[in-house]
Amino acid sequence: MEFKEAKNKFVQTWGALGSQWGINKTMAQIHALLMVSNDPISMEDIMDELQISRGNASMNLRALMDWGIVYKEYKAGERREFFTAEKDLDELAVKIAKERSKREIKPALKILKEVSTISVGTTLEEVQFIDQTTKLYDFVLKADNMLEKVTEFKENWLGKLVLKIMK
Amino acid sequence: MEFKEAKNKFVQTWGALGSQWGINKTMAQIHALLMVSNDPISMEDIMDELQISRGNASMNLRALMDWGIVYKEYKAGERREFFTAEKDLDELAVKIAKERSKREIKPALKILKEVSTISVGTTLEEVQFIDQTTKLYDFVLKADNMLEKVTEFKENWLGKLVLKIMK
DNA sequence: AATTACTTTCATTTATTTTTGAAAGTTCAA
DNA sequence: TTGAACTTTCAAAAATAAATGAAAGTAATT
Repeated sequence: MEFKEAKNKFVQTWGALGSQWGINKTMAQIHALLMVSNDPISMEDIMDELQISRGNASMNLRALMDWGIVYKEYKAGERREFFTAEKDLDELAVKIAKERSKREIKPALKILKEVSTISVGTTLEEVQFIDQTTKLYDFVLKADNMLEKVTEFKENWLGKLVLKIMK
Repeated sequence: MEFKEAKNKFVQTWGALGSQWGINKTMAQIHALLMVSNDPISMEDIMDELQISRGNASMNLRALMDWGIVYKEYKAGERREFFTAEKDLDELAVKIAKERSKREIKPALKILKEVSTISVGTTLEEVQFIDQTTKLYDFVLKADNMLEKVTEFKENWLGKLVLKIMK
């Protein structure tokens, strides 16, 4: 396998993976492309390499920047904007974890709390509902707290965590 | 908020959450419905409660069983099939983690290994590619191993893990 | 203040995913 | 072996999500 082929395979795979994760294909592909490029890339080049339209590139770059995992860069004497990806993997994981917690876990917790604290009668069905949603709330809350703790390690948290768990 | 409303809210929310996670809405809703029901439910009742077609119910129940988080049950003297969800949350999390590892992480690792071990020239671009994909491979491998370790704790792994990390 | 070099927006189109429902399949009982 | 009770399959339809591209926007340059 030669370089160009490998790069393409990587970008394609990352894109396919993204869609399994609720992130759209193009967004994941752009990210992949930036991840393996040493230099900042212009929008034109991204469009070119991924064969996508200007609008598509613009919107997905914006989304990646909203996630805080891609940055704009300006080059002296260039009017165009260039883009780079967060390449530090610990940092990347922390940002993704935080964003997902904010967007998905926190709202879910809110609903779980709401529905698990209603006052109900004594039918088996109702009691079971409260019981199960309460357990779910506790579980998700614990998981979210853990995520927060983990991201506080700041540096090489994954490595440290693996060590802790192994022991 | 009364019981029926709460139950509905829970099912809807879980469904919406599912779609952010690459699981389809109906699948997540069926799972939610089964999660908070003490008794096994027939396909007819699921169709009824979620207002979905027979085909849809059948296919998504099958998918949930493939994930190993919903089971078929037979009632004596009943020809119909009934369904229940895995209600133990530790068990549920372990099953989901294992399935996702198998479906997503393992294939990604395979590709990462492939592309990170090609032999290339010495251009900065090529060296950077190998470097970054190798790091990615190591990171994902470590994360996957951690997931495996965690699921080996068997019981109340999340609780134990939280304790370990807090210290 | 007009032109050039770019980026963003968004209505429309295109592609993808999900759902439907009827036909085919299965299983049991008479 | 026929029919009743149920489940699965799958082609077509519907719903949803993503991509396009041209017009509008922005900002630097002449």
